[in-house]
Amino acid sequence: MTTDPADPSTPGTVRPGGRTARVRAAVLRAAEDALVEHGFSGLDLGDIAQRAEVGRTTVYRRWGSTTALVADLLTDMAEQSLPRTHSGSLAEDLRANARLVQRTLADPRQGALFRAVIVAAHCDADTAEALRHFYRRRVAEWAPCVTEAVERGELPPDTDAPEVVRAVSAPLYYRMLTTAEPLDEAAADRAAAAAEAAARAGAYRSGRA
Amino acid sequence: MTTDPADPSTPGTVRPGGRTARVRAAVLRAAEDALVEHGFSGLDLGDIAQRAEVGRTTVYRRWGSTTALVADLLTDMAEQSLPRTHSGSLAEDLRANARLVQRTLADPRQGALFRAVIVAAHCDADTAEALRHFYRRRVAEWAPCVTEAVERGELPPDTDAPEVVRAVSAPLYYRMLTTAEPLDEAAADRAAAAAEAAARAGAYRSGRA
DNA sequence: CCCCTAATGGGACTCCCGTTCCGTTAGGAT
DNA sequence: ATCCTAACGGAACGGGAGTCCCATTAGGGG
Repeated sequence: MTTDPADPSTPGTVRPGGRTARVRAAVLRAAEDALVEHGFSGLDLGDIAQRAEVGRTTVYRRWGSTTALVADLLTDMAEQSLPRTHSGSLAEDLRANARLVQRTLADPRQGALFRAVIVAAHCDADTAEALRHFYRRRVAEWAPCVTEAVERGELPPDTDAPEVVRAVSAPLYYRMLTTAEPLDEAAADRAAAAAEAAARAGAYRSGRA
Repeated sequence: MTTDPADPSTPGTVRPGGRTARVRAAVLRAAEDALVEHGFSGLDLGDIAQRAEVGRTTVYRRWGSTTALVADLLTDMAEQSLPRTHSGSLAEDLRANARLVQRTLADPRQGALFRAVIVAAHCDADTAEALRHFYRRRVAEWAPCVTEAVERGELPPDTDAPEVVRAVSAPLYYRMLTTAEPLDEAAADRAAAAAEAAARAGAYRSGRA
């Protein structure tokens, strides 16, 4: 126990400089590629080190486990936020959101990445929290289109905006899990329409029950 | 315990007699316990063999991989079907379904088992198909309460009954994945109410789009 | 009741993941 | 420009998961 490499208790001695940042970026990109190709269960830290042209020891020391690496990747992904649409119509905005989710999940690369990340989140508590943080960001980005609809009088005043946004994604994720049918635009449009109809009927009023 | 003497689900059972069936039942029960305790990623076939009081070699030979074992477990689970309610009211039936799903996912044992099984399905194509078969069974059990509502004139004639049933479960599974909030009865009731409202509005008409 | 063989079980072997040790490199502060 | 040390990288080590071999057990047909 001579030198503790990853000790957070010594704040002044952190060195987040050029090389460290470069290594992190290379490893995260390599991890993304590996997740897409082999899924989370087939993740091999040695393979990732080779792809990133970095020593195996470095990967094991800095992240320690596959779940911790994915958690870090999720933190990185959460910071890249996509701007939402502003069509001025609730139906249009929800449909745009649904199609964005559908296109993401149906895309070979993005879809595989999300499935792998979901698996990782199911395997570790910290990774699960990182995934929840990612979704909080995404939901917060789209929630305003619901609150604006409330202000226009299209929806009940006490509508739970984040819940409506989640209601758009939910059937798409569930469909991916339970059926082999492809996630097409029709499915996306139906998800958006169902969420809108339920919201108009007051199913998402935050008065709870 | 179900000692099925003529079980077609086990591959290569030329001799499906007493011992073989006994071993299968013991291993599946042990696998269930192990999945609940350690999750899919922590699954160890050697540990399962010990729990089942069976040789390691037997488990490796008959199932070969953790995903194949989970697929067999899912086949077994699909055969135990729970009867649905018959309240005569669409709202009541959907709410009963939502609460059944909610109670299952919120239960420490059942919930952990489902999460583990979902992970396994994400890791292997055959296991995914076994999981889809399981959900087809569950959905088919509850779909009649929607078709009966259609016949009573409560819903549009071309309503896609299985889609309505899936719409009840979807938000509960999505909530489990993306938030840390507990799955309570309020969430179940809201899921049922939203699905019903969307169905009444014609969002699940099979006319497609 | 007896025999044949499918199925099981123990133990040794192999391979690879993760760890540890220690020398080398490169930030960044002075 | 120089030094200090955090961070990196190669190499050897240990342990455990999965495989192989062969002796043993027990269905179930005759």
